[in-house]
Amino acid sequence: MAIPAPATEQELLERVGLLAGKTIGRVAAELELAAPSDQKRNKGWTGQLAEMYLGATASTLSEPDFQLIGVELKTLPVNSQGNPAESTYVCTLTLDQTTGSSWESSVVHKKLARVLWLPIESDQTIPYTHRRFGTAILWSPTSEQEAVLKNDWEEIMELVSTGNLDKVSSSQGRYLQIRPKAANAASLGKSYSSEGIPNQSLPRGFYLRSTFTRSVLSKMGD
Amino acid sequence: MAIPAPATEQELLERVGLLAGKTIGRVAAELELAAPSDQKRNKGWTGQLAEMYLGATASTLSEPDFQLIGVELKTLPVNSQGNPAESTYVCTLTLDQTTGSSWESSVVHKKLARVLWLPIESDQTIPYTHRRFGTAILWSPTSEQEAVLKNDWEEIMELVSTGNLDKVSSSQGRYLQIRPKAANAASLGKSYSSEGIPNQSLPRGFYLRSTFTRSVLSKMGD
DNA sequence: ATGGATCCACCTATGGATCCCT
DNA sequence: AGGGATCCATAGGTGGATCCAT
Repeated sequence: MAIPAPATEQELLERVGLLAGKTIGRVAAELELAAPSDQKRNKGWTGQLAEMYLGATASTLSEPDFQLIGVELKTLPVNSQGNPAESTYVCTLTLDQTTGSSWESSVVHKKLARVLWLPIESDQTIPYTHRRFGTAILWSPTSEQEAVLKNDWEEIMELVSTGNLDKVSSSQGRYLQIRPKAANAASLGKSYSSEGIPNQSLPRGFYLRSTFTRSVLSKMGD
Repeated sequence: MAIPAPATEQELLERVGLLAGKTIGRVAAELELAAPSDQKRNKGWTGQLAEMYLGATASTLSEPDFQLIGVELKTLPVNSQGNPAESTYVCTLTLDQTTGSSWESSVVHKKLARVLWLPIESDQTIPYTHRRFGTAILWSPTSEQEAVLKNDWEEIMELVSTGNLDKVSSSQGRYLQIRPKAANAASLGKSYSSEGIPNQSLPRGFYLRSTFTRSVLSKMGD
């Protein structure tokens, strides 16, 4: 089951077109994989299934999923109205080496520069393996979107780089927010106090609000 | 099988005294563990068995095995003449944050400040589970030993901190040497070039030469 | 006997995200 | 429906050291 990495965006789009309308169970069968019956203990399974089907190469790296062509894959769970049901995880909030960083050099910027959004039904009334993939969208932020993302990122990182992690709220940011990203609320990762003293705190990640991803999807209807 | 951590050196010595003369198989049976038949695929098993028997608490940490009393446990494989058969691993050679470090603040210094040396037969003609523990020695370096260790450490770290890791030879050092510490020769860890550029190289560790540990053991006969 | 090469267990960090309470 | 909490798989690092060719 060695699916080659797509060499061009066109190849990727052709491949992802084969997913549209297929159920998770069907795709799993094509790859000779056993799908779990639900997501409670397998939250990342859909994303990894899609990665395999599309020939993603960087599953373990801090790099775009499709390294050759610089494209990041994001599955987007949508409700019965076709709207995003959840926020979208982007990457981990790094708490060391934050000084001197800029939006342009940030991981968030790199990951969001070119994204293949792949809708997947997530209505709880549909059994997991019966849920269908939708039509994917290859996207880059408009200049307006990028301006807001940059502003959100800078407001968050201003607090983080001065050691005021505790002051960063999940309510902050129009498109981008910070939320916990950990095994549980007791998890601890490396961080620094406002005095620069190393300490530990709950690991967090950058997430895109569902109101934002909704606007990305609906743009197709314009 | 929860063996309490020793609260004093005296408690530790009493407990380790119970090991003297016992075979690995016997000790494993006391702990209700199944001993492997050899060490080829279980190189660290003896050390971990001893840790469990003695109530060590820091198996996963960069700290002395017996945190309460600041004692490090080292099993010492000895040949049929009672002499150390192998060099002794001390700790990993850290390749970042090397500037500004001193012998006094080093991990090597801390780990060797107080060591419980536990001899174990390693003659290949004795089946693994039949090998016996010997009489342990609770040791601290003499001022002469510490002076040589410090000198060895400083010569090594002078090269490392200037990015000349490649110039560090295993032949260097009277008591302390640098040798590979990795899954295999292809392993890569973080390091820095002499210009301070991050790169990767084979992970290495500090080891005590067997000529040195031999002198530690024979001191008991003086 | 030396020094380059290697082996396992266990723990943690990261990438994939959704769960679920209020 | 927002945000705090959580879940799995897998890779990689660390601590325990010995193997083995020359």
